[in-house]
Amino acid sequence: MKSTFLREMQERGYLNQCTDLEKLDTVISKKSIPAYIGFDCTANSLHVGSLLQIMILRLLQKHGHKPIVLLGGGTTLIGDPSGKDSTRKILKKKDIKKNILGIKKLFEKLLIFKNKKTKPIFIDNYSWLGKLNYIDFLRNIGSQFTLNKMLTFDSVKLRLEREQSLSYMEFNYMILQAFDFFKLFEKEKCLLQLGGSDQWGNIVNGVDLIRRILKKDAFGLTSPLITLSSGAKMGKTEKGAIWLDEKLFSSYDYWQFWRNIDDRDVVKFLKFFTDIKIENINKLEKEKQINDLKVILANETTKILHGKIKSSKAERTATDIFKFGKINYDLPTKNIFREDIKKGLKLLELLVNTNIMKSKGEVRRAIKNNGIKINDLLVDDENKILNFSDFKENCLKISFGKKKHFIFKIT
RNA sequence: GGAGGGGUACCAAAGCGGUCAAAUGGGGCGGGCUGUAAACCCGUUGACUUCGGUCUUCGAAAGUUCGAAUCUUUCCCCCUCCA
Repeated sequence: MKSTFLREMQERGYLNQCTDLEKLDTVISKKSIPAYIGFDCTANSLHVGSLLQIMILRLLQKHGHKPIVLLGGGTTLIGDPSGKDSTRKILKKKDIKKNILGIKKLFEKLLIFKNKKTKPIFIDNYSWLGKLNYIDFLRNIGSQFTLNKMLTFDSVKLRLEREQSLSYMEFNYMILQAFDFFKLFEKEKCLLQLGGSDQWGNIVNGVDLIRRILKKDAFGLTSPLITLSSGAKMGKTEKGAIWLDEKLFSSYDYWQFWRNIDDRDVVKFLKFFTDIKIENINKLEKEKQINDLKVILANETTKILHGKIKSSKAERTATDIFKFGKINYDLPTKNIFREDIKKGLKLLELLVNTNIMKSKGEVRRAIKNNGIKINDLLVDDENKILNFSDFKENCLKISFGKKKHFIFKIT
C-alpha cells in the first residue's frame, strides 16, 4: 500500500472492509482528502464504544487528511436500526441539540485544531435533512433505491428474521445516511466514509448513490467491530457505559477500566487505542509482563483523553491503593458535616445518601457478604454509626469491594 | 378487517386459586483463589425494618373470592396466519 494512512490503518488492525481498497489507495496517496464519520447524538457524551472511530479520525489527521465529524442531529431523530433489536425511544429535538454540544466538546480534546489543512469540520446533518421536501426527496433520491436490495441489508434482514418489528421510519434510515454522504461529497468534496462494520450497508448505499447520480467515485471503509474477549460489547458494561466525559466517568475510573482489561485484549487494545508506534508495541509485548502492559495501556489511553497530569495521578492513586494499601486523597471525596457525626450518622444512610449504594438493603447485603470496609477494617455491624475516632486527620476511607474506594472528609 | 398465540423481576423463561417476593438459567454485585486478569468455587440479587415482621410488584383498570401472577370483564401493546 502506498498511502501511509491506509498502511497504519492496517497495521493497527483498523481495516475491515473497503469498497475499493486499491483505488482508494491510489487516490489518497497522492492528495489529502476530507473523510467523514457519523456519530449518533443519542447522549450528551460518547462512550468507549465510539473511541475506535475517534482514533481513526486522529489517524486521518496524523497522515494529513481532513476529518469531518458528522453529527447526526437529523438521523438521530429517526434512529439507526443497525445492530439493534428494537426501536430506540425517540428523542426530542431539544435534547439532541444539547447532545451535539456535549459531543463536540469531546472532540475538542481529542482532535487537533491548529493545523489548517487538517482542522476538523463539524456538520450537523439536520442542516439538510431538516429541510427535505418529501416528494422531491422520493423522486430524486428514493427512486435510486430498490426495495429488493434494501431488504437484503443486515440491518433490515436481521430485524425481520428475528420477527422484531421495524418501523417504516427506521427503514428509511439507510437512505438518509446515504444522502448524508452524497451531500458531504457535494459540499465538502468528501470522498470517504469511515465507520464500524455494522455501518457497512449504510456506507455502501452512499457510495452507490454518489456513483448513480454524480457518476463519481467515492469510497467506504469499515473498521472491525470490537468485542471484548469476555464476549461483552465494547463500551457498555452492565453497570453503565464507559463515558468519555469526565463528569460522567472520572479519569481515575477511566484509568481503571483500561487497567482491568482482559489479558487477551491487551496487545490488541494497545494497537487500537494508543498512539504508541507498532514497532514499539511489538517490542513491549516481548519485554514486559502482562500487568505492566496493562498499566501502559491505562496510562496511554487516559493521557489521550484526560491529559498527562490526570493520567499519572490516576496511576499514583492506583499504586497507593493496590500496592501499598494506603489512603490516597485523589480518590473520589465526599464531605460530611461535623454536626451530622455528632448527631450520630449511620453508615447505612451515609452510603445511600451519597449515591454510593442504591438502597439500604444493598448496603446490608454488602456488609453481610464482607464487602464493606472502613479504613480497611471489615464492617460487621450493619447499624454501624460513625464516630470521630474512625477518622484520621478528618478523613476516613470507605471501601466497597476491592476496587471501589471513597474518602469522606469532615468539613 | 377476520382467526389464533402472547405480555411475569435486568434479560430469557417456569408458575396458572393459598405453601409466590415468584422455580431455573444468564447477567449483576460481594467473597474465596489469583495478578486489580481469565477460569473455577461460595454467597447474594424488590423496598423499608426495632430482624419479629411491614409495604409495593407478575401489561392497565375494574370485579369474583376469606385469599389472585393464577378466575371474569373491559382496555392497551406485541407476534403469527388469512384478507
